[in-house]
Amino acid sequence: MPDTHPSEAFVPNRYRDTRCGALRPSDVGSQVRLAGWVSAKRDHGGLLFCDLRDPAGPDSDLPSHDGGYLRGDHNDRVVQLVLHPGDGAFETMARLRLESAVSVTGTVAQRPAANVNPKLSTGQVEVEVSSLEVLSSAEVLPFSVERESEVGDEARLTYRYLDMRRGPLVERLAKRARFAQLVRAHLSSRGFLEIQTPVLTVSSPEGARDYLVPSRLYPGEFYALPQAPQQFKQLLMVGGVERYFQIAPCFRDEASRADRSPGEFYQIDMEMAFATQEDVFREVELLFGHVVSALSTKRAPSPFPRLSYADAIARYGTDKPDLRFGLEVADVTADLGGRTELPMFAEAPQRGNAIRAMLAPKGADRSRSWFDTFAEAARSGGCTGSWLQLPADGGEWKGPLSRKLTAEEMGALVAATGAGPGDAVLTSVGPARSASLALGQVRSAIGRDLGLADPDLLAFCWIVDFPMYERNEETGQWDFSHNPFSMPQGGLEALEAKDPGDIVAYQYDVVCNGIELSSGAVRNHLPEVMEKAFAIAGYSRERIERSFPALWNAFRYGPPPHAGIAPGFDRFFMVLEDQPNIREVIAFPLNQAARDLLMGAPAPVTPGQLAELHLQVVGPKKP
RNA sequence: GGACCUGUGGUGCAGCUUGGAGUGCACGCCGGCCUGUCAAGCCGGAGGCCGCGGGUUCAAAUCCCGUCAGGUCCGCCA
Repeated sequence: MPDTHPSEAFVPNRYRDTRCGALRPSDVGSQVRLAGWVSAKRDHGGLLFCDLRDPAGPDSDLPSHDGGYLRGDHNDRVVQLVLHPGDGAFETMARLRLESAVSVTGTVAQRPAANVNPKLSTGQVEVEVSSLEVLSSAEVLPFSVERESEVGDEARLTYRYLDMRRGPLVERLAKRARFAQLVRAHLSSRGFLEIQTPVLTVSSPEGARDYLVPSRLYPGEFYALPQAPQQFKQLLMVGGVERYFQIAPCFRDEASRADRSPGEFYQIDMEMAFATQEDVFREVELLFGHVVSALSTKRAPSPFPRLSYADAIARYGTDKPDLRFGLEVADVTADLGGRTELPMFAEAPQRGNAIRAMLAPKGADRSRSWFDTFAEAARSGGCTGSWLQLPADGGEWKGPLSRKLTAEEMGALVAATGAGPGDAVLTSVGPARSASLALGQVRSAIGRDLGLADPDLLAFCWIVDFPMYERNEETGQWDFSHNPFSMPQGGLEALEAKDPGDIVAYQYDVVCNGIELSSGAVRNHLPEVMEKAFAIAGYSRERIERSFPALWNAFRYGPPPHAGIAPGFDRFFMVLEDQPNIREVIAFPLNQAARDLLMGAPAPVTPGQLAELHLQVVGPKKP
């Protein structure tokens, strides 16, 4: 923890001897030199007001925690300058464009009571300017920095520095800096060693597409940027590091989403030796609890509830349920299967199908097209969707099911879902997993539509017992469903005895408010178990050795059992800040097509550069 | 790899459904007036390849096809 408040680090220089936002009535009468941007001008002809704005910096009025707040709010950063005609300063300021950088000398004056501006921290005073120095003048801006008007993403990214001057973005970056400090301080205090791992490494055969870096010294050979420091952290465990962490850059050449930055992102990468799943859970809950209590006013119930992957799918129709609201998928296979005339339900058991049902609150008045959309989504998952509407006035039940089911059967549906007048019941029939997934999609949509989620809640949960393998639909082979280095539950015996589809791994996710924050596992540190695990996925021993030589070799020399996790740093912060898009928490993000609109990356290079790297471009665009 | 939404003076939008003169709003910009504003105000003005290309039509910002750009989603992300 710092000994001084960051505001005390301010050192007067030729540009300024105090911050604009720091002026208070106690400064009245003193001569000050200020520097900043011309934030607004109000020219009355015979009198000119100017709001001078500081860069975002520490605020002496706010308490310092772990490195201090940054003052990002516009109203805390400006002071009003007063200029009178006759001196050169007035004429110069009158001509100067907004966002020019200036340094002024003047006297702090008390504002008349009627002219106090309560919105500004400095609103009780103003500065009578005696001299003005233009440090740099601004051209007409591509968009307004001052106003809080909406600006399109494209313009914001192209002029990211101007977007930052608007304030909120820098405020978030300041909070992100504090987030990083909290993580570092906390994990260090828990015995985790912060270690950097290489950024230039080797391509890994598993996972996402790699970013490659051609080697100049070795024609035809490439480095790869790490998708995650997965193997390095495991090697650290073998090397005798008891606990490791790193706010690690990760690079994946995959399509982006609103919550997924293209190209690069950061993970709080953690790993612990001689540790179990429980040890990881405890450390993560401590870390998250610490960070949330410091940075958020929201409640984060702890310990985090745990759901098996199978239960999450069955009850919420997703492996990343939003637990800020209830609304669960009910299994009514036993209630309706084989007991009704309706073939879809009647034949379900013998076809191996499940019947799932879910309440649609206030669904009685939903449009036909809303239900059709659900039915279509169910159909695309190989299921049949149908519904029952219960009018609010207690009138006759409607919807396709009302014409096919007996009163008793409909009663079973209503009882299982807890539907009442004004609600609807949705049903989905098909393979158990698909039937639940179809309802899971609607569950999210309903939650959004009706605002069911408690806005003051960070509903963390653990999803545990992920399946080790999943069947590849195209090849019929077994693929690793997650991390191939995860320890299968039951070890070698399970691998030998069980059907691969029934094997679960010590593999877990942290989910918060419907967003996957993190994935981790107890690692498979036993070569013989690894060999068998990979064999099921079609890997020979030679291929493991070739693909992961460092790990394979290291595990011959007494690797400790170890486990870890890697919470997404940007994504976690995005959820903390309630931001709808991950770009909002990144200083210089790529756009959704992985282009840097500010710097112009990616870009062609010269033929000379290509030649030096032994590369030839054969694609449609040649430099 | 696929689907959808958007593209209109510098910025943000309306106009498009039902084709009829670049028609409108807010901000910005330029000029003028103005001594207490704080998103200052008032008056005046400039600024448009309606993303681009093609088609339909007497006539296209508007309808159709293609393309480019931005965004959202599916696939993908061990």
